[in-house]
Amino acid sequence: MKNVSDRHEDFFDRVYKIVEKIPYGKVTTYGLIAEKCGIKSSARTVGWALNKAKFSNLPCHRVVNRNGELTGKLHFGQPELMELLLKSEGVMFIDGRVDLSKNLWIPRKLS
DNA sequence: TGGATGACCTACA
DNA sequence: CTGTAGGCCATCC
Repeated sequence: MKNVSDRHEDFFDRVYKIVEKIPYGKVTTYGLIAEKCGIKSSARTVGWALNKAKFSNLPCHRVVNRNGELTGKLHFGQPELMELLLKSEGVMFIDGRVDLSKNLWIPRKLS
């Protein structure tokens, strides 16, 4: 069996691998990532992983909640940064939220 | 070991 | 729309 540290690396690694693959100009959701990680019942933990990864080079600004709201913007240092980055990538906003119907990217399941 | 925390989700009033 | 409530799971202390 795996050690706790191994499990933690493994879990974070899954989230990283998915977030890392989010294409330019697209966004995905915590729940979707969680689902592809096999922990669909806990999208929260995905946010936790991103919290640890916010100092990494991951495009965590492309991860929004199920409603298309930028719930994690407060963790970017500057609240407006997240929306700015997305807009600069061509992501369309509707009433302060991401237009998921046009910009949603569904990650592929990890093998 | 167990409670508290969290960048969530769903359901309901 | 807002607020409340429950659940889910990894991590922290």
